[in-house]
Amino acid sequence: MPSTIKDVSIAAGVSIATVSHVINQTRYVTDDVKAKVYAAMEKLDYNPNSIARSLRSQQTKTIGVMVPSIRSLFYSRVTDGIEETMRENGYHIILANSHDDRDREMDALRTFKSLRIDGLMMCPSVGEHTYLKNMLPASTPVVFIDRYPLDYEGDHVVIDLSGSTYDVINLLIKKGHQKIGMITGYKGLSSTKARFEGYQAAYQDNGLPYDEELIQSGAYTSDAGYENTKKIIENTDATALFYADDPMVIGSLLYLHEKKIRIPDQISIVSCNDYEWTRISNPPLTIVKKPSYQLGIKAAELMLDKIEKRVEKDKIHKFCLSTTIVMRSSVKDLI
Amino acid sequence: MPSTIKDVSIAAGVSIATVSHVINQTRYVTDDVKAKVYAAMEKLDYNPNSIARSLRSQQTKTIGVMVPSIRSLFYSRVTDGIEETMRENGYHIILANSHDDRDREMDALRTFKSLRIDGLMMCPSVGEHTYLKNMLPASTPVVFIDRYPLDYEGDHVVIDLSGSTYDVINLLIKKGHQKIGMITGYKGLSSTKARFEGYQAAYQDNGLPYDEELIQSGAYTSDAGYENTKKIIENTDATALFYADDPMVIGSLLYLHEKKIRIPDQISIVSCNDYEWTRISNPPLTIVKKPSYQLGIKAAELMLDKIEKRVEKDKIHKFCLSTTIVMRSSVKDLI
DNA sequence: AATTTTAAATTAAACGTTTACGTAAACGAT
DNA sequence: ATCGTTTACGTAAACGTTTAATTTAAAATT
Repeated sequence: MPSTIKDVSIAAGVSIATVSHVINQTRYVTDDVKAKVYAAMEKLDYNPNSIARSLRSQQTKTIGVMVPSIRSLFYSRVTDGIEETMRENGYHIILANSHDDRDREMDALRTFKSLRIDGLMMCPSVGEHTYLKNMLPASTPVVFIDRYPLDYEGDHVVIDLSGSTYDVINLLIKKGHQKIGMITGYKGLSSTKARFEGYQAAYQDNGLPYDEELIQSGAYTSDAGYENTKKIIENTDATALFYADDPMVIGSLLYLHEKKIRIPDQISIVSCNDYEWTRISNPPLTIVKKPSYQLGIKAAELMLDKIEKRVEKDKIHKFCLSTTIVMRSSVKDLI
Repeated sequence: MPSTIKDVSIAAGVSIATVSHVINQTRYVTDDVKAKVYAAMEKLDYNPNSIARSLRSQQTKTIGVMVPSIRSLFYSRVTDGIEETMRENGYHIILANSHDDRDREMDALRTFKSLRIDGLMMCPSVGEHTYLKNMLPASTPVVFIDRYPLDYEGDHVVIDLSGSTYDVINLLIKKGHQKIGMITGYKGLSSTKARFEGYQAAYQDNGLPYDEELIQSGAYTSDAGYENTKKIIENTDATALFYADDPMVIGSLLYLHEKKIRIPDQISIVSCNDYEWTRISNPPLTIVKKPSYQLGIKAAELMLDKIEKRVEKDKIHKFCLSTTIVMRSSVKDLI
């Protein structure tokens, strides 16, 4: 059995309160008493019981982190950034995967509630999220990451997908592409919506019409990438493709390779994220680099600010991180 | 403020004990009392405080999971398997990254200890791990994942790296390769050791000598992959390369592309894991598929068995999951 | 010398559960 | 009628902390 604060107090010949104050530096204690306490702690290999501490102090130093899937390259980096920042600040994280499923999501939320998390960082799935209002105590800060609910105003830090999509589409148009396919994620997500907006704005600003069939939404899987590429290729005369996430690219490339469609000769490709493999794929991919790790850090910092009340309570805090385009050989200049 | 069991007991007009027993189904309660309790719980939106529960029951339903880095494709899948299995069984996981650094590792362990985790699942870094004996209560089960400490007998579930390396090297030898480079991870890891053994056994069984310089150890990064490939190419006349992990492959391919060394014409390549991108890389890679997700599940199951004492206490439980080779176009037949 | 102020440590009451123990009522058997 | 037994529930003591309220001792003031 691990030793308790009581054991330490007896060994040091002082009261429990004094030991607690020494540990937490929460009131003045003379140096020799301090020394005795430290010696006793050392001797007994004392390690504070954070469960008891949490029960009493009503804070758990725990942050609930919910992402669609931890095995995603993007979200694992976001999580890495969160974990790192939280750890440095004395918090730890409880991980849950929603798998973009509302039931799973609510399930995890119930667990989080039961665990009395000090803060929730979540990437919401499709659908209503007003239930969050009643789910957690009003005092529990919430930060949405990468996506935010469309029916619920809340603090969030996301990637500037509207802007980056605009930039990519605009770039492709300037290079002479007129029919640009986009394979994006689920409809009903803030991220997908932003991509639509960027896409449309770019077409509009260039005075070009676009075909509805050029945009395909669906799961973040290589299968969906394969199928959606097939649809676009079969139904349109797209000369370029832009993707929301990397599994889609992989499926898409599998289709294109299968059909012996040459990149970038017959079709140009732009992907998302800067995962290393895009440098050695066939061909190396032009990408828009999303600051995933930085998103995690920024969101964690916002969360810490909210917990420590360093931030206005009645304001909605929104952060939108910008991307950079990395040119490689998967895009052809048509002019 | 969330409502407590006391609120429920008052609302239902019964004692706290009865409410607790209803919740936990730990003793017979008449149906109408049960109904009153459920009604009160519903009305008050009662959600048990797991902190209080943990303090009293001395179990936290929490598993500490430590991996080198959650952003690794391999470990994120392992973690996914663990999370899934644990969640299904009412446990949740606390995540920590060791970054293959002993200080970070011990730091995380201290946090875990403080959190009174019910079990530890860790992938140990290089170096002594006897300190684990004193770190956690003797009753806390430990399962090592993917690697195990070389100085400490403990339950573990790992991948059969010795066997898979043997198979790959043997296969390459049968295809006429005599000088096979291997780029592996840190020396002093059980995994690296296993790979050495498999490599040597394959050479020995085929009656071939091998060059020390063919095997390069180092970090699991693309930089290390680049550098180690350079070393092997410059110092040996290797006709094939085998890698421990995918970041290394990427660095290696960058080097080979840079030097315009054609794959598989001039050099054959075999990588690890079945990450989707290996299907669309240039060229598509022959790989040995490691069951990462399954490793997570198996390890979690072992942990649950240990927690529930469904497993012999004084026996060391070792599981070694086997791999499969997926042939693609990065290997050339020299015969 | 008596009183007030200050400093340093102690006491004890929470925090929200679980659970060993206790009890009251109902029932059968003698 | 009395006495165990059983059934169904209640009481209260933990679990290991934090912290408000209090005490004690020493120092400063009158």
